[in-house]
Amino acid sequence: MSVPVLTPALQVEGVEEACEALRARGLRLSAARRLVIEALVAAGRPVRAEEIAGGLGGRLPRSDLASVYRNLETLESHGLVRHLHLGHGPGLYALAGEERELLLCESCFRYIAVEPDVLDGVREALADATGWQARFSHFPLTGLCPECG
Amino acid sequence: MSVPVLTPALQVEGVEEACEALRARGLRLSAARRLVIEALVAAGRPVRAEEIAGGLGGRLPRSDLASVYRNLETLESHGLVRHLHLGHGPGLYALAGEERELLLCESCFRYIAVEPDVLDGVREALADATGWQARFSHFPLTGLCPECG
DNA sequence: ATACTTGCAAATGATTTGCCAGTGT
DNA sequence: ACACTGGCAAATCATTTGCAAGTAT
Repeated sequence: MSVPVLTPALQVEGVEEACEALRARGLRLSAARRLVIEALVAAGRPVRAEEIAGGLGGRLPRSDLASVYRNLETLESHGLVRHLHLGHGPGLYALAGEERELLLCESCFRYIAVEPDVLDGVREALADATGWQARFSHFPLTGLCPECG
Repeated sequence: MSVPVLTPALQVEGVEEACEALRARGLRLSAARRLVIEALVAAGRPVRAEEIAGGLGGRLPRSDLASVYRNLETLESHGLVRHLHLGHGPGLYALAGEERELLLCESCFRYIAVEPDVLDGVREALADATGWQARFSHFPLTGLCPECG
């Protein structure tokens, strides 16, 4: 049981860069592992492990689901991948990169991602009231969006 | 797929009061249903469905897990029960009552519950910055607690 | 009487594990 | 070579569903 959220994230943008970072950490670059990275880059949004194994619905070769999970875990433990949760439903995976804060509406279930500085005031108010440091990039901040409020 | 979080919660404290509220809503009071209520009251904290079915480890008679889930869903849809999530792991159920805001530490995985007014400043800052209304009684606010920060 | 519930079995969805053959370095 | 990784099957965990038999009102 790891604490992937707290793993320092790398700033990874493309396939080659990610593969490079991977080898730099002494990890092997297998075909299946490269496919996971390609899928995350191609998707451009957080995706389920099953979508990766399914080759993003035909865009990429399909691969074994168990291996996908294992590779996601490996990549995550090395800071190359992160995963997050949007309410109920399966975990979602993305290449590590700039971590934006997530806001999930518990009425319409849509979510938005904002730059961290947007929530500076929130973080400050929370720290003043409770001493906690808020982080909304793994588990989103939940509430009602302006339309549903 | 319901949106239980938004169901107006009743203020239910004890077994008899809950049974009363249940009948007032035209629901039948079966033995299995009463056991669910008794388990929630006896536990005094959010519990997993399996704990209820297991009779809280011997304190109460055990019952069928599928029925427990069905009854929790029924009770929740009538505002008598609510469920929440504390990070990864199974959903937790509690009698509806005063809803306190939950703060989960993503490092040590402990959580605290605070009175809603403690977070008034946080809510205000969030509304100012994004127009969202924060709610942390179903999905907790996540971050680092003072010890882990 | 009859619509609602139960209990058991089986299905589902997400994720993990065991194992042995295959492969990256 | 040799440790690491892949693929496949099977296990696990949380939850849901089908259905015949039982029960609350």
